[in-house]
Amino acid sequence: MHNNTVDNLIFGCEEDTLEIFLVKHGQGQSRGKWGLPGDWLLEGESLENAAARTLKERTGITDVYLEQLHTFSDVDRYPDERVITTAFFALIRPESYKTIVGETEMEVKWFPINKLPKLIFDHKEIVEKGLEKLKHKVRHEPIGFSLLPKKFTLLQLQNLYEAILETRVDKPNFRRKMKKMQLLVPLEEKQVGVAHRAANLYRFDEKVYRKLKTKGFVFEL
Amino acid sequence: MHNNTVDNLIFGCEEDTLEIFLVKHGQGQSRGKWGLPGDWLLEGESLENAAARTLKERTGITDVYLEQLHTFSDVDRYPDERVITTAFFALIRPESYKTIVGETEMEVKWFPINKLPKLIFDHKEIVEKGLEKLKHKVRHEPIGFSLLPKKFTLLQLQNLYEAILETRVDKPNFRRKMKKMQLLVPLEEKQVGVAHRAANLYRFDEKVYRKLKTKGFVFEL
DNA sequence: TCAAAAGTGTTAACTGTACACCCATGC
DNA sequence: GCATGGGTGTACAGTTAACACTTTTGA
Repeated sequence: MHNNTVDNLIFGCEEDTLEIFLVKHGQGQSRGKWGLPGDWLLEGESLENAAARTLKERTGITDVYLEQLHTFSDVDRYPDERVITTAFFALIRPESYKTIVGETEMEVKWFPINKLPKLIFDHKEIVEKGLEKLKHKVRHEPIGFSLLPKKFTLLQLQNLYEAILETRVDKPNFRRKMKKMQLLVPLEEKQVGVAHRAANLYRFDEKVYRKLKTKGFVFEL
Repeated sequence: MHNNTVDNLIFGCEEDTLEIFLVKHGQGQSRGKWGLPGDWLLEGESLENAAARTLKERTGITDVYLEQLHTFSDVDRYPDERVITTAFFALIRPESYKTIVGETEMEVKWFPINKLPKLIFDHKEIVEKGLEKLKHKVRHEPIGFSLLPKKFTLLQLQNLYEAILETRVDKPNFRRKMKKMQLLVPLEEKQVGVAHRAANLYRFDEKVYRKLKTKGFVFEL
């Protein structure tokens, strides 16, 4: 018999920076230290349920891309007793940032991915595993869109990819590639309040993607 | 507090056919039914340890590609009590087939992937998830080699890919692509006893792959 | 007018794909 | 000789990568 928990690795994107959501523990021996938001697995729920419940309790967010990442089970990963944790990763839009209602007894904060504080237990390892998966997945599936606002410009999209993959890409070629996939719907709407030519806004077309996928289409880069 | 188990999804390849290794349960309410070889997680071991231990106990095999697949936690996936299982997947070579020492009270057998018997619990779901992962992984990482004998011909390799991906590929183009990656070492050795021109044998060069990977090389198809 | 980013066009190099073909071997 | 698979060559189409260029806008 063992103790099982879930931990959520929540990615967000603000100002072309990839960020993750952390909570500062308010009690126990990890008091005052930052870690991933997590909770115990309850009797009547699956790990997936528990992850979604935890996300909702801690942030108020309900409708997101949430996927199982890995189960961490080293015998001594947790002090004193043995705890097995299943990590999930979630991608959320900037619009959701403001919906977050802080916990009563926990401080919560977004951290840029390259400015993380020291984390409790093996949470650093979890973050690294998640980052690796994100980098891989973002190239082979159109999940990057889940980190952007519903309406976005091609440059925002490009910046996001550059932030996640830590590379630079050629603007004209990137635009062409994206447009050719037919997954972006150009909106009758432009950026406002920018000190340069306003860019067209686009949205991701989930339906078209699902349709293409059944025909064997695979998203790449 | 919950019960945790591991289940191993063991892939093999015999005569151009992808197969998985199953055991027939000898006791309990699942007696007489086929399922994945698994066991309880013990106190002093990680899930990875448990999976390797189970593999060794059931087949005698120790040195294989073994990776965590997914953790299955539906509340009613197991009859009577709640059991959470973490599935692993393993790829083994034909040479290892003969090392398998049957259990005293369990019948064991390899099944071609498209001729599986009815499986206990949610093991069918586990197999499907594993197959999906195998199909994906085999295209993006050179793990297919782990299913072949140490020395293999290019046609064997091609047949393997065709079996896993359920497609046909052009022979000349496949050969060229593989050779260009520099991951195959041609051996001073040929097939024997075949009723046609003997093919050259190759082995996979793990070292070169690791070296190339650090330089940003990514295996594709 | 300038800076900043939007957006278009044009090349050359490289890859993927299809298919024609010759080679070696056992029966 | 013929069936079977080993193995090479080639040529076109399509894609990628690099970069020069014009356009629009607010300050």
